[in-house]
Amino acid sequence: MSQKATSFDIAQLAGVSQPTVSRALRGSPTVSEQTRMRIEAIAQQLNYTVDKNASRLRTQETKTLALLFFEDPTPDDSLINPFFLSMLGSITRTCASRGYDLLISFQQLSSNWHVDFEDSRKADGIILLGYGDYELYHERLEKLVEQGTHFVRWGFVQAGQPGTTIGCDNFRGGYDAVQHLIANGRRRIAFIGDASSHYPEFYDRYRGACEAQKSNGIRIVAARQVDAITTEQSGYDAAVELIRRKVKFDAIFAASDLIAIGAMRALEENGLEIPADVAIVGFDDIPAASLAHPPLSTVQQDYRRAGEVLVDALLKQIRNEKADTAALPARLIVRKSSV
Amino acid sequence: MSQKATSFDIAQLAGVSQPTVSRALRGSPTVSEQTRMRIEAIAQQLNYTVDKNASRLRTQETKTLALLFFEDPTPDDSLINPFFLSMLGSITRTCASRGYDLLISFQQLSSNWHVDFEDSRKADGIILLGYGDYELYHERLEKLVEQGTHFVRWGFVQAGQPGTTIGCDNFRGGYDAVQHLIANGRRRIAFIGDASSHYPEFYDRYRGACEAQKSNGIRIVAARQVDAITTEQSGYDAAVELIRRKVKFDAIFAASDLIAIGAMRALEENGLEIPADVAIVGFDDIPAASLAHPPLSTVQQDYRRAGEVLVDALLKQIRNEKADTAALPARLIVRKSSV
DNA sequence: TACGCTTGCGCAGTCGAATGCAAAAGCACT
DNA sequence: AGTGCTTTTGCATTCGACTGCGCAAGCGTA
Repeated sequence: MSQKATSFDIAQLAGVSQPTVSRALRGSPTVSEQTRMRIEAIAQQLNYTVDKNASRLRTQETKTLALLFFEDPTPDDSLINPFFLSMLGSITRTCASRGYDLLISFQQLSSNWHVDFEDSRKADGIILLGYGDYELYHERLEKLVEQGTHFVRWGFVQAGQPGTTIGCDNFRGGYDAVQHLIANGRRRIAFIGDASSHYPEFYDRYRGACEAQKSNGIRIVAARQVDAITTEQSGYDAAVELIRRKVKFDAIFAASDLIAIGAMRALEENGLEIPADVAIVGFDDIPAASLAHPPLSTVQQDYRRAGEVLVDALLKQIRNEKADTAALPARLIVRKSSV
Repeated sequence: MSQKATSFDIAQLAGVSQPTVSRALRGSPTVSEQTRMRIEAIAQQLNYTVDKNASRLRTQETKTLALLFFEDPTPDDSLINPFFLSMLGSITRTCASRGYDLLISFQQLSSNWHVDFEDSRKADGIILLGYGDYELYHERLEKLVEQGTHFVRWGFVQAGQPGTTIGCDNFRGGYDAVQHLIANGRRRIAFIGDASSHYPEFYDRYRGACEAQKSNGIRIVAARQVDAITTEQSGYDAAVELIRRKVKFDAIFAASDLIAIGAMRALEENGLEIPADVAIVGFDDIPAASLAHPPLSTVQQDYRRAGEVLVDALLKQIRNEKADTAALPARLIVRKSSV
């Protein structure tokens, strides 16, 4: 094929005008069945495909969404949170089934992504994914809203956020996890994960955990909470710290599975048995959770549903309908690490 | 902002013509420094960004690559091979650093992806990723070559392939893994993973494994090889089968980490200790490998480098330079499961 | 035969940026 | 003042598909 076929070529061969070709191929009812068939046959024979750039220029629609990952602490590519990778799969599939293409990009919080996609008409809307210091880009979100950019965000759900946010019910997840530990006889429950509002998702999980304890008449002991970011190493370090403090604990609720897995390693190295000495529950249900030793109980975020909801909320916005912020339910998965 | 600014708006404000604006913003030397500065200031003030679709239509260049995943056995989105997810990260980053956007898409082998991206000018080239039944799409690859589509493939490397393929040195990886087992005193080495040519990568690993045994004077016992596809369950099943056969073995070389992890679970359930009774080595070095219990020795594929090489090879093709098929070295990572 | 109505199609112009070519402006030198 | 050269700018056109509007042909009805 020396040269890509255009609608003009087809028009000429079919003995009609170029606009008729365009209409025929997009199924306009103003073209007779007969002509359409003729045109379609020729198009197929020439291996014709619509030039998307011309089409997009004219229609001002790209039928493409952009997915932006924000990475928090390290620029090391080994550390993409597995949970987000799972979401990626779901988002990709949903896009495909809705007839949209997906552009993906990893962003540093510093770069000016807010300009780069919808403004330049590479995409009709943007999906923002990533844990991270919310404050840092709060301002950017407001700018996006102001500019009328279509976007949805995965993250913690709270009233008064700019734009549409989809998240999971972190509070309830934390509550359920700890309730489960209590139901299994644990009373001294440690929490590993940032309890400040720096990581709002973690904070909600922590609040849920506290609430469960309170409603069971258990007093919260500050020393049983250790900060950690969502890496295995950080979880390990935090558990070591917990042990060093010599505060008694018979269970750990970790703010993420990666943290939990790191903590398990620390426990083991210190001769503590799971779940006999210490029960442990994580959060996310990443693939490695069920492979851990013992298999890790966790709170499952339904990434499959999440991807669908995100994409559909964004498409709603693009159609200029109102898309609501929503929290998806989280589900406790009990495995051997906690019973 | 009610309406997106165009180069005409800027031209008017700057008192120049539209083409001058276009030239100025792309740094053409034919525009005087003075005018350029004036234009740039106005552009910035209007939040102007180039309309990519117009630009692409005119230049016939998209500055975008498409990444197509092929999924082999199941359409279940939980089963994206973690190794490919790692590669995804690397590819994304490399694209970004080369100034290209990345479109991603999951494909069924049946769909007519060979038309959908470069032909419709959504992308300048295509990256194909995925294990899978090679025969099924061999024909398609030839068609791509014939049509002059720019593409690179990740997979097994062999002379006479259509197009450019980047892969890892599976044979050498298999060889090294088994050599390591032998060096640690193992003589009865089982292989789990397809040993037919259905999965060419696995087959190469198997051939490497056999070669290592032969060169140490160890006879290959057919009963010590069990087929498996690359899922944890399949690895589990295969190990159960191996045990059922009552053939003696003191080591397992698994064709992938997922298989290895499944096998470890089976060994454990049957009271076999790792590595005391059975040493085990996997392939890929997925994140879960180091989290396994005990940590899994494996052959690491350098996904980071792989992503770069893939992208750069593709860009070479796009520049109409010749891009060579290449095999990247694999590296043995020794952890506790084998020593 | 004349009128109106529907159906099918073409004309001409549009989307926004990029580019070959020519013209204008600036300068130097005779 | 006239010639030749370089630098800077504008004109006209192009990329390929989409669309508002109008025209012509076909049909039925009076």
